[in-house]
Amino acid sequence: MPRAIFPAPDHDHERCTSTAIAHAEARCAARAQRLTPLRRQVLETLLASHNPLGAYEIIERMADKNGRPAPITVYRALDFLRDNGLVHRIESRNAFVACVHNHSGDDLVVFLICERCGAVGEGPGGAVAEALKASARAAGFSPKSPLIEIVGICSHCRQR
Amino acid sequence: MPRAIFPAPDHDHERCTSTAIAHAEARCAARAQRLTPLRRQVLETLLASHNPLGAYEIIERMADKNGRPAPITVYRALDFLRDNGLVHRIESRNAFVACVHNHSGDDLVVFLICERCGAVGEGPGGAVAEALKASARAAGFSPKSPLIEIVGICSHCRQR
DNA sequence: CGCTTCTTGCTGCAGTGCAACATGAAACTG
DNA sequence: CAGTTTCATGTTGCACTGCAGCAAGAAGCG
Repeated sequence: MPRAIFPAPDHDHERCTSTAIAHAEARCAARAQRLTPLRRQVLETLLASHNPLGAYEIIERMADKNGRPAPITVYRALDFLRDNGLVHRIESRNAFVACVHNHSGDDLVVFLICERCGAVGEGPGGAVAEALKASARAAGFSPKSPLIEIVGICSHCRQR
Repeated sequence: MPRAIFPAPDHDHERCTSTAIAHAEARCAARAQRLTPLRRQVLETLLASHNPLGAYEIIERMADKNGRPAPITVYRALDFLRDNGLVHRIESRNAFVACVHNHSGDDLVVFLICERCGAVGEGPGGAVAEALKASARAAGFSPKSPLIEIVGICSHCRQR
């Protein structure tokens, strides 16, 4: 069965997190990039939420007895994670979310943002991508990375 | 001939501006909304640029001997203009651009953003919109307003 | 070991966006 | 037309976002 776009509220989060971390390790290793403790911690924070978090929200959640990381530190980690396709930025919210798919670099991703619970699902955009790129080229435009965000109500919230 | 998606650098800007203002007046009148001098001034500032402007950039350009408007003032005018479909917000840039089309409320608009000159073209998204909404619904998601921004190189920049 | 490169920490700042409250202007109403 | 309501603008203040520029440490390499 395909992965549900919106994880059920009662899904096995333990497992879903460790899978994502393992994938991150693998990808970094493959690219000779270093998934340092700090970067891993940022990623784990995002994974623990499944919802997009603002940078300062991440800082908040990372705070512990050793104090809290400086904003720039978190932004740098986020840059790294984004460069390696492990984290997405939700532009319309100035927030970040851990990527739970395995898309390579420039794949088109459609974000479905639930305005009720704030959850973000990543839908595949294959078909749409082609239509989009075609119509962009028709306008004499050479497209690079399309960005699609859709606000609405997710299936779980709808059921209530 | 259909309106070019990217206005040519040498287009009749005088005329294109006055058309847009006239349209704004008509729309506000039709909706019993007030296009006050301040709101009109913000709209004119955006029209004068044809490129997206940040809020503080707008303030800068509106500054005159009477001083400059406070940020909140401009944001409120922008909210008004957006509510009435006269201005769009480019999420990926935290910037605003005057709308040069006549779409009604919830139409899907595709923004083509030139990374070289910063110009933003509004392409129609009809076909894409349907595909998008269909695939969102397939995920059990009830979509509202899709947002699409594509970065690339516009036709005028490409020719150089 | 010494060099280079990458990562992290620190200070500081510019831009973004709005809440809360006060004032002023316009429209409505009896 | 005075009184009320509604909307627009002004003012203060603040929280969040994002990064530049420099300094110090850690990791990899010949």
